[in-house]
Amino acid sequence: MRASDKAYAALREDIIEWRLAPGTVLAEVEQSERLGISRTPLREALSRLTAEGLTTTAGGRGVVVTDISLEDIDELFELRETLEGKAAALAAERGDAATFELLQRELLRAPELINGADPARHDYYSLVGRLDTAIDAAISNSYLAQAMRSLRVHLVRVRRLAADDAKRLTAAAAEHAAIAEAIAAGNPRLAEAATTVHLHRSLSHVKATHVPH
Amino acid sequence: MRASDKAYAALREDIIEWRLAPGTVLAEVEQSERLGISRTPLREALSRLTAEGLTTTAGGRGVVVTDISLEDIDELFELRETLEGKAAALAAERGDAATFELLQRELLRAPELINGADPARHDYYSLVGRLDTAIDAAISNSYLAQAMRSLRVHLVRVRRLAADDAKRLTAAAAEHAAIAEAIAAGNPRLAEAATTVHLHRSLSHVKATHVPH
DNA sequence: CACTCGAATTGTGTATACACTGTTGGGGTC
DNA sequence: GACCCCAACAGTGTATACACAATTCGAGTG
Repeated sequence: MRASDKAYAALREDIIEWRLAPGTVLAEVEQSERLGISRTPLREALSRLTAEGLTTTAGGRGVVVTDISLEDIDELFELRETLEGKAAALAAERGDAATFELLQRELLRAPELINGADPARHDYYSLVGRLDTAIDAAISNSYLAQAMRSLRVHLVRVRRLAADDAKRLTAAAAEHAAIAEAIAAGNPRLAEAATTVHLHRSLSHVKATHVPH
Repeated sequence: MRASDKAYAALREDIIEWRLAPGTVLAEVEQSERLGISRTPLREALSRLTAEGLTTTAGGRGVVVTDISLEDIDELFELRETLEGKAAALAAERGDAATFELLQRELLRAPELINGADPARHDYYSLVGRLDTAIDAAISNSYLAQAMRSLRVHLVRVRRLAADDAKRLTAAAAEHAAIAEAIAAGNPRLAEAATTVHLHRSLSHVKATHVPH
């Protein structure tokens, strides 16, 4: 693994997990020493982060971690609704029914993972991730998939702002199952509607349980 | 101006204008010598181009100029319809009517620029660019605006594939005027519909007059 | 005591040297 | 004659040194 990849992954994790707060200046020498690499690969990593929008160049005074405010959340979900709604509709048109039927059945059993004696939330998150991946593959549109990938980076940051309690996760699982069902049924409009519903509930939850860092 | 900015702008121009054909390998030493700079800023420029999708890293064998095929055109317009349709609708909701009324009037006079004795096509293109800019500003959603900007880079490449004859440009100006009118009227659904119509006609024209490079 | 000018320091931008990996060409062997 | 192995090379990945710009701290003066 290249040193620049390592630095990129480490910094990205630190930003997404809010270990590096918005506004933090990432000085090149400081970070390169912290990560045990030279400035050259670090600069490439910072360049990639800036391209993704996780950092911005502060005019000669290094790069700073981008802030995410409440207005940003509204904007993010506005774009998300547009992209994921379209993606769900396309998946319903082009996707393989069996794949999404299987995902639906698994999602309907998800409450066991969330509310069980030993909450296996990681399994639940990976299940939702598989739904995203399945949709990405079904739409067969690399540009749309790319746009959604770049959007999800910011969404993960936002998600960390909210308390993902068991109650909300259980409801979200049902909403995801509804999306999978609509895609499996080959119903584009229903799939888009189910996605809209899910995103609006998700946004409401984030705003309701928002905890400032 | 930094050397990396210069290299980025130069390479980007070369790719968009098809002076660097898809599949061309951009060797670091070769390009750095051609542009008269060192490898370090060139690498940053290549990094930015790759992030934009104009180039891809070919696994240790340098970066190559991304190909744009006919399927890519369909995918691009699919995403474009989604994003610009939403943007037009949002602009109709949030935009300033006077701004778009002015643009509409100018667009209705655009045939003079296109068909005049001394075709001032540059003025026409800048007028369309002003419409894009006005929509970007009206939506007040930086994430959506960013997604559209990254998309337009690829669209300019595609546009170079088509012959933009005076007939098509005249029709396109009327379609743009219809979009501006709908936004000025504050009618989101009409604005989205007008955008959809324009994009479909534009796609048909590109595919009909497509000339392989 | 406050304000201004200057120097030092910190930090980015660039160049270059070195290391390592992947590839390609040639020679040898089966 | 074909295939395999080794060596040379081309090219990327990384480190470091140097140049320049900006900011900040301190000292001197009004």
